[in-house]
Amino acid sequence: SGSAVSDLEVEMKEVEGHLWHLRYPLTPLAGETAGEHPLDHLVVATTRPETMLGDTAVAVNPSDPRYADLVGQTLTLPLVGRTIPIVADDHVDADFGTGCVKVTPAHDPNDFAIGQRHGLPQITVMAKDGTMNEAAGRFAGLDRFEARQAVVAAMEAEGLLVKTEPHRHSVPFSDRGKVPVEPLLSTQWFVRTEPLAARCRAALEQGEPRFVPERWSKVYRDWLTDIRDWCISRQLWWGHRIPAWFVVSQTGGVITEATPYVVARDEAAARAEAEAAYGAAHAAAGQELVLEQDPDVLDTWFSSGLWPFSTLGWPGEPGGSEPADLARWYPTSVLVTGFDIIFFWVARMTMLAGAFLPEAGPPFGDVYIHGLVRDEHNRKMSKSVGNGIDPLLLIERYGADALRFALVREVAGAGQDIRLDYDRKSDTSGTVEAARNFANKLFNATRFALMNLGGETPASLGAPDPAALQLSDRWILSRLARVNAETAERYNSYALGEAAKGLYEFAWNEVCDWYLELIKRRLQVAADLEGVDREAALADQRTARQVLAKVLSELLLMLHPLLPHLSEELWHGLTGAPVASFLALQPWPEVDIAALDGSLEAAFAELIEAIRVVRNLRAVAGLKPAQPAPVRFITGRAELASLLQAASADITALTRAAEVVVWSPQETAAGGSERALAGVCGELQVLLPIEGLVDLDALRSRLEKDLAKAQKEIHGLAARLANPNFADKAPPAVVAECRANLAEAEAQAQLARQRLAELS
RNA sequence: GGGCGAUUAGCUCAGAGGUAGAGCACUACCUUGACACGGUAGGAGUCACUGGUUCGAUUCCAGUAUCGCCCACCA
Repeated sequence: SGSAVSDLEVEMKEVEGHLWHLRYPLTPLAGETAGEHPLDHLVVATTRPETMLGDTAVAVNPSDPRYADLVGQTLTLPLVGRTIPIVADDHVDADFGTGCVKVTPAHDPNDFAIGQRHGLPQITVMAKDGTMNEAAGRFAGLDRFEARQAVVAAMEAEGLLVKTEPHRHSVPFSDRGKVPVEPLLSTQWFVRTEPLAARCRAALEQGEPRFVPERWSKVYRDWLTDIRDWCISRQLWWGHRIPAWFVVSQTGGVITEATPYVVARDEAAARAEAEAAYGAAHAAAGQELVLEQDPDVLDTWFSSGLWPFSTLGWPGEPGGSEPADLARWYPTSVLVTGFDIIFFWVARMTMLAGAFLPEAGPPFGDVYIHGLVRDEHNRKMSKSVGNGIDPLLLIERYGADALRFALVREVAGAGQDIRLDYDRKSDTSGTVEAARNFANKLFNATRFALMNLGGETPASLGAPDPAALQLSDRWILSRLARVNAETAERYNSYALGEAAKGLYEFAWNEVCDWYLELIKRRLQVAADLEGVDREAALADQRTARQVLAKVLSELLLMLHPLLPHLSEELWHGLTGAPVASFLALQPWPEVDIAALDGSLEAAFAELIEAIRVVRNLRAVAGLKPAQPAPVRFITGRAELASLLQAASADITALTRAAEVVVWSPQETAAGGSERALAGVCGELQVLLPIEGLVDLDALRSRLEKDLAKAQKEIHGLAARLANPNFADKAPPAVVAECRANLAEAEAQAQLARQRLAELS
């Protein structure tokens, strides 16, 4: 690549390489001849033999007794002939290999550090294009990997190759170039990071920014701790050019290490600054002052790290006040991003923002870290691997809202990654398809409303009269208020998946499955009704319309962040709002606290359960769906009885009941025995007296299932209650609930046994 | 070498200290005036393993195993 790269852009890969053991002869001491000393050489091991051409020392551990007397002596570097010292350095592990390490300060970070400690020269033997340079002597011009083979061959020819071992080790690869990178000395621009990082760490101590999920703050903090200086220059031709101008006329027209420079906003300012500093000297020498801008560009993450200012304006513009957007919007409330760029982007933004606006705190209050979409092999999707999904294919098949909803719905688990069930062969996804089906469901529910609102809108219908509300109205309004409160809380806490699931279930399982079904008969006012009956029916129709309009319009509002296009469209249809007004700009609907009614919701759940039992009995008995059958409920609980009584019209509509009768156990006994389908649900018995049409075996197995379930429950609850510790230590409410459940299960078991006995 | 996730139905995944949930797939029935991209009913799980805390653990804690990710200068 010919450019500097960041450590973050380097990927360590395990590769099968070799460890070459090379012999470096000791330089004979004065008065000795070669071979006279008992130890006339050292053996070093290396994975990159070509770098030996740049060796300037061999290091041993200072406490290694084998080499203690050799420290300070010298070796003759084979192939090159250079005399290099033997130095003692703690970095060397005496137990690895021979305990001797060749030191190449110009081509290895560790060796660089050793070189610094021992004042070793740095000999660069490789060029930026990966070939060996003139310092490599007879190997100059060879590619680095050719040079590796050539050096090994030359050492072997000289009898200095001791052995070659296979060796698995980590090699740094360039993310961009996909080839091993070479550590190389070069002059670059750096940002001193510690003062910036220290400010960020201090802010984090104060909880700024707040990471969601919280665990990512540790990743952020760790990276900002013991941070290295940041190399920000790149030798690429794209990017922001570094605003530094060299006064090349000071150094013979070329840029050297000694060339002075000025840093400024633009060339004119740079020239003014350079004139002030060097103009007089140039004039005295009769020279023209020549500037040359540094050809390097900034690291892309440096540029990206300036995002808050790129978007909102720059603080401290000369002669200007602070930009209006910056004053209004900085810091922003939330940054939404993936964990893979916490270092690259998030930390860079907080560091740079701290440099330019130290008083204002981090550039965003919250950092919401979402999961990544992974492919079917659990790999992160990336451009370079080429395992991404083209969202347009899924959008074309299922719609943009469906894709969005599916992804949001899957991110419930606190930033957990998403493995999308995407089938590459057919470009299909069950998850996205389910979201599409949901969108379709909403579309059809709204269509149903439009067909039944009589041309009115939520606004023209107004709020329903509380006194006119029916049971199902009060139920759905209570549910609406509760779902509203829950959803608001979920959005606020970034529990987006939970919000999506909650709305999905409310819309489908409650609004569509129950409420819409329950009001169908109320929305249709029979044509033959007259007088007060007609008046009452029309009033009730209006109530149903009012509730339906309110529920649906608020549902669309709550769903809007998740299904923006569809909800906007349906809302316009439902409300008749002009094209220029947007659902997106509507305030969040107020929670109707007065509508909340927990006991009503619980009672309604019992009603739903009763209806399910009836439907189940009908299915078990093999009744045709259209065939009416009488329904008898038997319960000793007065409130349940009155609920069922009050809802008998609803039950009739939803179960194809020929008639609905609610009896107490006494009334039942008085009525004598009747052949019937029977089911039990808690303390409720459900009878379908339809002699002759009964599949007795199916009914029996259904009752046996009920009995088994009740018995299992009795077993568990009784065992728990039998434990004396439970009664003593568990909260009284839990114990009471347990007793109640046991009583109910026993009642259920009893009823089931009784019915089974009657069957035989 | 450190750190972090995950392990729940055939598949993809939620969940919560008090008797296990969704979507898809599966079974049966149903073209009912919103919706077959649908409805009704149903089948399906030793919640990875081992200990601990607790009256009670699938849920909390510790360890183990497997999978995955991040960080780290051992030639």
